[in-house]
Amino acid sequence: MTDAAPLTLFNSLTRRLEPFEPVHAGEVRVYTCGPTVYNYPHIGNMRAYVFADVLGRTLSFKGYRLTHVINITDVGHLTDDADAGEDKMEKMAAARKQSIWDVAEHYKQAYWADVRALNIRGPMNSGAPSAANWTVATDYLPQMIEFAKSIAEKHCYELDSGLYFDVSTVADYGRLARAQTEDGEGRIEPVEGKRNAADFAIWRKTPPGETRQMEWDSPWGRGAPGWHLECSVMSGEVLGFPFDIHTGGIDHREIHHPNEIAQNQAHCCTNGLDTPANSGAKVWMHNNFLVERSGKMSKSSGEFLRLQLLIDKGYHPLAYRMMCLQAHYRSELEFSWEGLGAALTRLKRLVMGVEKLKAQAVGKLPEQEDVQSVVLDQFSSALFDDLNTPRGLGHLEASLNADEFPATRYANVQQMDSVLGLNLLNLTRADLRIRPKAATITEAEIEAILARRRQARAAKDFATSDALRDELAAAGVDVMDGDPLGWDWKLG
RNA sequence: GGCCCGAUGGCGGAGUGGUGACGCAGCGGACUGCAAAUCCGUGCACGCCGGUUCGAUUCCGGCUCGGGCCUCCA
Repeated sequence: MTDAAPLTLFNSLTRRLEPFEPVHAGEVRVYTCGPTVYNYPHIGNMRAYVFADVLGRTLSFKGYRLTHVINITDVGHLTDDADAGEDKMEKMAAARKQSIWDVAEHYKQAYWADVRALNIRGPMNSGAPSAANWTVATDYLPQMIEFAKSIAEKHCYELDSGLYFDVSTVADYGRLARAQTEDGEGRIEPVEGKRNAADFAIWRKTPPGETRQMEWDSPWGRGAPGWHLECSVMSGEVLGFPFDIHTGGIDHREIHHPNEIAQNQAHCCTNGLDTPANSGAKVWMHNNFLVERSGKMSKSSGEFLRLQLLIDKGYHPLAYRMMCLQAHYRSELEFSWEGLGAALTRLKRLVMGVEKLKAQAVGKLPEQEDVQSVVLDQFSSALFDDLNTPRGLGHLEASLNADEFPATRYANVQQMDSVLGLNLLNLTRADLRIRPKAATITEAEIEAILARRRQARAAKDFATSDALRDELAAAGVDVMDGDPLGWDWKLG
């Protein structure tokens, strides 16, 4: 769409803003570390995918053909250190008394429901949505074993518990994390026999006498892959090394991604694809956390914030997307219900503004192809400046009342929303009225009371009118006479 | 103990070597029987101490406070 302004992205590898140059002209290949489907995602998890979505949409907006892969981790993710921990999937399966495969399916569907609710585009294949690009770890076991075999001799060693990667065999290990070579006073027990504290499992052997629900045969015995392996394998398999951008939460910058890079270096070296400095992806991008007063969101604390909880309280899920968009992806974002309410109000007013503009613009779409829009350029500059969505939002709002033809403004909104993904062209004010789970009164009852109130008002019986309004207020309903909607739910 | 990051108005959150976006809340106005919703307008901030500079919120150093990572985590 707009190719005048250059796209600049922050690369965690160099900790710098860099002009983006695709590996292959005209197209971009992106890999996003997806969820481990052992539990429901909380809204903090989902921030990562809103971020990856905005990145993908920005690349599309820039005119690139996009191939975007998001993985689903259904094996290998441990609750603890490489050797001692339980597999998260196995643990939850035991807790739910279900097969591990059923657990994976259940939480995968839950994750996808959130993805849809947040208007996150699915994986893309050269610009078109492609279900195939949801890569599921257990679909790639043969490839993982092949990958491990390719690096085993030069870069790995075997212990009783599994096959380990020797991080000293690759150049500049941990540069992504800016880790020190000397380990300080760690708080974890080192695994017996590991050559370096940072060495990690490539393959975890099933302990003698045990049987796991998920286990496979390998040259290193029956067992399961280490969880760093899958991302190297799937990204390389689907996108080819080197590809353009690898994204994930900022926590991955310290352990998971450095290990992935080490594997990629070993693999690429072995296969003569690149120099030892090859990291698999040229650009590594990490989104910061959603935090709340009590600190980082935690699943282990039992209760955690799910998107469904927000919806149950009457917040439209896109209000949460709005909340994410209001902050830069590299900044921590403070969650509060007040903040979410603010985002919902902002979204509501924006939707109303677009509805109004749409009415003005309808049937007048042709004549402004040649108009160079200042606001659209400003918007582009903001987004191309390392995805500055907070600034972009401001330009979007300004564009509603810009000194331009309605049809031009409407076309611009369409462009901008293709990047921000708030679904502004289809969303209506009424869509944002979400019935809280705790509501007891029905919509029909509300309408009936409102009808009686209209009669009372027509008769200038304001005592009755106000009493009915109080009745509705007590039932969690706000009456809004001057508003086309007429009423709305109070937020829970 | 080691590494790293942050500190902007009531809240959230951009940005900048020289008038400090934007949103929500607040306040004023329009509308309303009164409210609410909506629309218009508007007040309020750069943690502390030094340094560099004609000039610092922005650059440098120190301090204080807060947070993250070093263990699974978006």
